[in-house]
Amino acid sequence: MSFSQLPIPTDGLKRSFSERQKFITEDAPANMHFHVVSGGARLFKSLPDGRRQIIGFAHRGDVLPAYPCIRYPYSAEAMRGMQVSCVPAPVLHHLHETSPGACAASLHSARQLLVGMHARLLMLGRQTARERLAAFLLGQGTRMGSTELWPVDPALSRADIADFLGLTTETVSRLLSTFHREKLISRERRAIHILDPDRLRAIMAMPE
Amino acid sequence: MSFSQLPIPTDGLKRSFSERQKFITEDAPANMHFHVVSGGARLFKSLPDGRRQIIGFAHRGDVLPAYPCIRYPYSAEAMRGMQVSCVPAPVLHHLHETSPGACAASLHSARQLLVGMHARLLMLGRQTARERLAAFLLGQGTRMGSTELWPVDPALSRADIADFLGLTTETVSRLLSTFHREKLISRERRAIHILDPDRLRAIMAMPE
DNA sequence: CGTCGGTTTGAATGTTATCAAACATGGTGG
DNA sequence: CCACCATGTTTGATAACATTCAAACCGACG
Repeated sequence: MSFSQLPIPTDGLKRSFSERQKFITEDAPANMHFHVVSGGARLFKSLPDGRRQIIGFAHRGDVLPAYPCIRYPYSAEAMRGMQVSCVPAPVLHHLHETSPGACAASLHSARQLLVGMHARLLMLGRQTARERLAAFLLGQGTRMGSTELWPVDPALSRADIADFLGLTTETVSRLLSTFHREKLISRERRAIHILDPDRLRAIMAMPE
Repeated sequence: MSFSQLPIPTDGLKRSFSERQKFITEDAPANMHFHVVSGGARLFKSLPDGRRQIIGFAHRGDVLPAYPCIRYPYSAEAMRGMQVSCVPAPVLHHLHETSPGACAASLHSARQLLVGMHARLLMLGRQTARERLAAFLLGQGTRMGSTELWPVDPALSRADIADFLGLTTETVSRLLSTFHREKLISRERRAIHILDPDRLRAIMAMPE
């Protein structure tokens, strides 16, 4: 879920947000890119009746692009204390025009994101709750270039996981209990530890 | 669902595909971009047990990028007779390096696609079958910059619509019948005509 | 110690999938 | 031209999965 990582001059206006503070509102005029200096954010879209879908998470180093639209296509909210450096749209635009490397880097990361989106379309459209959660846990627990297993970020609430996977918190909670009973994971308060990645991988795409 | 539209020299190797012919296979080594000259294609991902999710459709002028991966992230199949011009990955890469405009154009369309993907995540994750189909029909029936209503492309089978929306053909068929009964659409063989776009728009995001 | 937000668990409901059959449609060859 | 077949679509009955509603539980914090 990593967003574009650019060699942007970190000299833009710095701003800080507190936990749960919303700093991008869907459909608001988009004229600023945000470069995450510290902390993390959840990006999401909502429907008029409150249903919410998390589009992705942004971490340190990621850039939340203003996109080629007049308005932001999603909302963003700090998951904890957070610092960003603001890059006005024209600045990044100018950087892209003058430095071919910068434009290529942006293109690369945009395409990287697209590939991830494809996988998520398949997940949301065609996989069962059980498969989605298994895939999510593995995605969170394994970092590229390391066989080590990390616990899932405790800053993620059940509601976050549910809104990311297109499920309800109850379903997520039930499935976590099932996984626990099957000794696939262990839980200590919010943090989740993966115990049996191989069996999780098997669940991920198998018709049970 | 429009893919990147680039001013690419159309002098690459031309290839023709017949209806249903598969010309990109997921996970196959990716070294070629395809520029659609005529016809159309469906792009999709599949699970080992045959479940399929359509990622998007490509029409005349679109470019199916090889992406920044070693392997294609999806499969592609001609929806009818089709002609493409093949652009080797290094050629486009070189074009991006030498012409900043080309790189910017690719970036722009990649981001455009991303914005579309966000909307589809929300749809697949959080909307009901009824809402998805209404949104799909409107998306197909209205072209930007025109109030005119087009019939839905008859080349799209019920299975295509279902695989795009993350539903089954039976559910799609049932809903189309319902919409027909409600006088929202009319059907003549495969083609679907929109009769009441306003009411469809209301269905799109309203909790019934 | 009591309250509050978040999590877990339970029972009932509902939406969509699955299975199965009838029904169109389009193409082919007699 | 029509009968026939293959393929795709519609409709129905049933079942499965996930949601909804509701209550108990737990931990953090004042």
